[in-house]
Amino acid sequence: MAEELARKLLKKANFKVTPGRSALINLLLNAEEPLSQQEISSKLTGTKMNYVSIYRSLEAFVAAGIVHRIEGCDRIWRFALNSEGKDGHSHPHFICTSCGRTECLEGIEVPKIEGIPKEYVINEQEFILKGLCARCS
Amino acid sequence: MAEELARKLLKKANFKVTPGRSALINLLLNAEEPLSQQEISSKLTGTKMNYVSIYRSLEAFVAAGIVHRIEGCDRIWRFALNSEGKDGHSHPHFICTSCGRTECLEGIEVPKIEGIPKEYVINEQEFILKGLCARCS
DNA sequence: ATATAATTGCAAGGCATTTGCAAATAGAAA
DNA sequence: TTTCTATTTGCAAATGCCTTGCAATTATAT
Repeated sequence: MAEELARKLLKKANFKVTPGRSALINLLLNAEEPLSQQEISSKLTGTKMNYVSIYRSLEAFVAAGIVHRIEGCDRIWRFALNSEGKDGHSHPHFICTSCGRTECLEGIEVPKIEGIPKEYVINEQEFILKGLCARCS
Repeated sequence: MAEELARKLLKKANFKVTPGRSALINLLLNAEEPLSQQEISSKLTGTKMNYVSIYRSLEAFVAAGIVHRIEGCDRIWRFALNSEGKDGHSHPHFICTSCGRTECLEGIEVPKIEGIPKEYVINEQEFILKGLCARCS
C-alpha cells in the first residue's frame, strides 16, 4: 500500500519515518502535478505539519534527490517526487499562463542542445514551456 | 550613438523619453548579461532612478516586448534587452551555480521539442542550463 | 530503558517585488 | 510659448514567499 511505499522511500534516503514526512511523501506520491508549499499545507489532511517544517523537509528531500523543485514565473516553488529511477530533471515542465498550474511532462524528453562551448560544465537543465494547458485552451 | 538608439527604441515602443528610461535602456544595451534590479541600480551612474521606477519601467518594457525577463533559481529576476529582430526568448540561458551569474546564450538555438499533446498551446519556451561557467569551471 | 541525532513548531527576520498616492514631467495641442 | 493631460516618478508602506534561531519533541539505534 501507499503508506508502505512512503516508508520505504524515506528509509532508503536515510530519513526518519515521522507522521509528517510520511504524509508529505504520500501526498506527493498521489499528486498529479508539482505542488507549492501552500497547496501542500492545504492538502495535508489529518497529519498537519507546520509550513516551516514542510519547507525543511522538502529541502532535505531535494538534497537527497528524491524530489525536484521547479521555479515557476510567480516566485513560488513547486515540488514533485522524482519518478523511480529517473533523475527527475529529465522531463520538461509546462506552466499554464491562464490557470497558473505547473505540470511535469513526464513522457516527453528534453531535447539535446547543441553548441555549448566546452568550457561550460552543465549539471542540470530545465525546459519550461508556457502557454495554455488542455483545460484552458 | 548609443543615446540615439535608446531614444529610438523608446519611441518605437510608444514610451516617453525620460532621462531615467534612456539611461536604463542604455545600460541594458551595453550589458553583457541579464541584470537584476540591484545590479541595474548600482550601475546606473549619473541618472539615478528609484528602484520602484526601475521595476515599473522594466515591467512596461517586458510588456512591450523590448525586454525579456529570466527567472533564475534565486528568486531574483534578471532582465535583458531583446536583440533587434529576435523575439528574445529564442535563446537558452545559462546560470552558473558557483558565481550566480546568468548569461544569454545568444548564438545557440533552443532545440525543438517533440511530442507535446496538441491540446496544449505553447506561447513561450525557456531552456535553462545550470552548471559552471567558463570562469568558474 | 537510554542516549542522541534528526525532526518539529513557533516567533521573528530577510528580502525581492508591489501598491497607493501625490508630485513631477514629456510631449501633444492650442 | 503656454496649456493640458496622460505618463512617469519617488516615497512610504505593504505583501508574501521563504529562512533562521532556538528550544522542545521524537524516531531509532544501543
